Amino acid sequence: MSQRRRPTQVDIARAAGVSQATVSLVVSGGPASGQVAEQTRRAVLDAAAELGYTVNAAARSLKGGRNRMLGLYTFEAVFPVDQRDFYFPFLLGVEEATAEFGYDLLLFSSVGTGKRRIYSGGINRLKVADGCVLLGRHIDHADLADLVREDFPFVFVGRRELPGTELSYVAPDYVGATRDMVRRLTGVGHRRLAYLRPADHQEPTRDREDGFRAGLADAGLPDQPIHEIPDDADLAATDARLAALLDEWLADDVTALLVEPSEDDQAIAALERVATEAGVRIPDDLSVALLGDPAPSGAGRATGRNWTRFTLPREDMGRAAVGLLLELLEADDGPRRLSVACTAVDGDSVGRPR
Amino acid sequence: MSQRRRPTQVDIARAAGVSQATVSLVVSGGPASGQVAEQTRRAVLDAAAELGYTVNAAARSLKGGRNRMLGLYTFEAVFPVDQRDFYFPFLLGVEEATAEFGYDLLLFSSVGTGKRRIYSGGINRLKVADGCVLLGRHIDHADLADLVREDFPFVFVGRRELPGTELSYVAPDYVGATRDMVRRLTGVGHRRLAYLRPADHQEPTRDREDGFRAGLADAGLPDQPIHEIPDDADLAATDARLAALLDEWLADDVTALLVEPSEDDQAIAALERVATEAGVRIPDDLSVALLGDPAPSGAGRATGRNWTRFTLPREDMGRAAVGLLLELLEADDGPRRLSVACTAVDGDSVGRPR
DNA sequence: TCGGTGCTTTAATACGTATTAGAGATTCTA
DNA sequence: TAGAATCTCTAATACGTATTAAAGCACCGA
Repeated sequence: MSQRRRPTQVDIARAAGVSQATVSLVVSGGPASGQVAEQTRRAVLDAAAELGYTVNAAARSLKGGRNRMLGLYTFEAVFPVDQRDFYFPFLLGVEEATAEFGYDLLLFSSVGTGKRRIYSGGINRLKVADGCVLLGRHIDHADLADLVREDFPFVFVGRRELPGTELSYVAPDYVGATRDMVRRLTGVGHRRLAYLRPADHQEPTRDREDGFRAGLADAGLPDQPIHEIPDDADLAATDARLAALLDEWLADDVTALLVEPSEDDQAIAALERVATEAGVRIPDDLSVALLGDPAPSGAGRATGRNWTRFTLPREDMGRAAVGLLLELLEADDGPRRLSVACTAVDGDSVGRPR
Repeated sequence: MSQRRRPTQVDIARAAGVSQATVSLVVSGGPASGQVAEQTRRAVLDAAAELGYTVNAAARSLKGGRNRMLGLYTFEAVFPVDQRDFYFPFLLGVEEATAEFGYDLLLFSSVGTGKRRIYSGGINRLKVADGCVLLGRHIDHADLADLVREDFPFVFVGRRELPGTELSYVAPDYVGATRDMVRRLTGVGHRRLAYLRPADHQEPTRDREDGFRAGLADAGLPDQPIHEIPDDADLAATDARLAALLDEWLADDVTALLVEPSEDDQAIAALERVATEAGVRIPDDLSVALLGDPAPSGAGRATGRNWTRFTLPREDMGRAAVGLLLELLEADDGPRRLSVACTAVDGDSVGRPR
C-alpha cells in the first residue's frame, strides 16, 4: 500500500522482470533509448506507471554532476524594504528566464553572513548550483577572487572589473543611452550642454562620458564643459558648489544639463533647491536630463519630479544574465559580455531652449 | 592550479592525511563531530580551505543528510504579472525568515510542468531541499499525496485538507477576523446585518460563517440572513439576483452587509452596479465590508473603491510557514497548524446606520 | 603483564542513477 | 551451415556523502 520509501528503478525492474539498467535506459530516454525493444519498453513503462515511479533528482545530479539549479547570490539583501523596488525587476528577470529553461533557482541569503565561514556559510555554498548570477553593488573582492580561482561559472549583473581577470557580465549600454539623450537634446535645438557627474571615476561614469562626447560629435558640436560633484561633501558645500556652477552655466548660455545620478542623489536634490532659489525654472530656463535612474530611496525620487531620463532595463538584464550563464555552462570557453539597451523615459524636465 | 573538478572529501582526506570518513565527520559537524581530535580537525579544515572544498548537495541529499536549504514550491507561477502583487508578500516573508534562520531558499519552477512527466520534472526535485513551503491555489492532489506518502516535510501557506491525512499549514484566522468585523459594525450601531458568500462551501467560507455567528452572539443579536451567490452564473443573472436581494434587505431594514470575496469578485462588482442603479449609496444607505482581500485582478479592485475589509497577513504567513517548517524538521512528530491574525483595513464603505 | 577503558580514527556500506563493455540471442551473408 | 552482423539486454561500476561497527592506541588499575 503506502510505501514508506519511494519506488526506485530497482523496484520497477523487479516488477517488469528486467534489469535496473534497462529501466534507466527506458525512462531516461537517452541516446541509447532506441535500442530497447518495444515490448520491453512497454513493460517498463507500465510497471513505472503502476508503482508511481519518479526519478530521484539528487541521484541523477550526483551521477551527472549537474543539479539543474542556478544560483542567485546577492551581496546585499535583495528584499529589504528600501531596496525592494530597485532589485525586484532583476530578480524577476532572473527567475523567469531560469524557469523558462527548466532550471530551478536557488536564492542565497547573504544576510547575516558576517564572517565568511567555509562550510556552513560563505561563498562556497554557491557551488551547489551549476552556476551563479551575482547581483549587488558592494562586492567582497576576496569572495570574488575565490570564485574566479575555482573556475566557478558566474555572471555579474552590471559591469564588473577585476584586475588580472576577465569577468562575465551583463551591462547596460550607457554609451548608447547617453548618446541618444544628447541627440534628443540637440534634436530640439540645444547647442550648449553641460555635464555633471560624481567624482568617482568608475566604468559606468566613463561610459557615459564617452556617450556624451559621441553625441556632441554627432551633432557637430564642440566639446562642452564637464563638472564633478564630490560625493562626500556636506549639504551646504554641495549647494554652494552647484550655485556657482549654475551661475557659470547661465553666463555661458548653457540651456541643457545632463546629470549622472549618484548613489544618494544629493546632487539632484541640491540642483532642484539651488535652481529654485536662483529663480531658474526647469525646464523653461534649463533642461535637465538624468543619465540613469534616481537612487531608489534617494533624494532624486523624493523631489517628486518626473525627470526625463533613461532607465536600466533591469528585467532584461536579469534575463540576459541567465542566458549568458547557460552559455557559459554549455561551453566554458571564456568570459561573456553583453550590453543591453536602456529605455528612454519621457519626463517633464526637458524642453526647448529658451 | 584551477582544477577542473570540484574537490571532494576524498581529496581533502588525501591532503590532510586522514580518511574520508574523518573529513565527513569534521565538515558535516554532526553529533559525532566532537569526537574528532582538535589537531585532526584543524588539519582537515585547513586542507578544505586550501582546496576550496564545498559539500555536494546532491550527494548529501541522496544520502539523506541535510542541506540547510528550504524549498518554495508554487503550484502556479509566482511571478507572472497578474499574480505578482498577490503572491509577492508571501514570497517576501518566506525569503526573510529563511535568511534569518541561515537557510538558503530554493525556488522551484513549476512553470511548464504542465503534465506531470514521470522522468524529468515532477515533485521529487523537492527533495534536494530539507523541507518545503507550498504555495498556490490549484494543488495537484496526486503530487500532494506523493509528498505525504513519502513523508517529506512540508508546510502549506493557506489551509489545506487532504482526506485521510493531517497536513501542516499556516492559515489566516478567518473566524476571529470576521468576528471583529461584525463587532465593529455592531459597535457603530448596526443591528440588522446580512451576509453574502460564494456557493462553494470550503473551510475558509465556513470559518467566516462561524465568525459571523460568533460576532452576532457577542452583540446579543439573533441570527441574520446568509445568502449565496452562485459562482458560475453569468453577469446578467448575478445582477438580477443581487437586485432582488438588495430589495429584500432594504425592506428588512438591513443596514450593513458582509461580503466574502470570491475568486473573480463578480459579486462585488455586481453589488456596486446594482446599488448605483437602485439609488442605494454606499456607505450612506448601506454599509459594506469585505471579508478578505478583493481578488488581485478581479473586479473588486477595479471599481477603485477603498473597501473596508480585512486583509491577509501575507508576509506574516510566509514567515510563519518557515517557522513551522523548521519545527517540523527539528522534530517530525506530527502536523503543525498555525493561525495568523488578519489586519483590519479602514476603507470608506462603512458608516453609521441610517 | 593483562584485561579493561576511554579516546580517536577508519573500513565498509548504502543511497539511486547513468553509462559502458560485453554477453546472448537472432538474423543475415556467402 | 559457418561465420558475421545485428539486435537486446545486463553486470559492473562510479558519482560524493553520512553512518556505523569496529579497529588501533594509549593509559590505567590490578
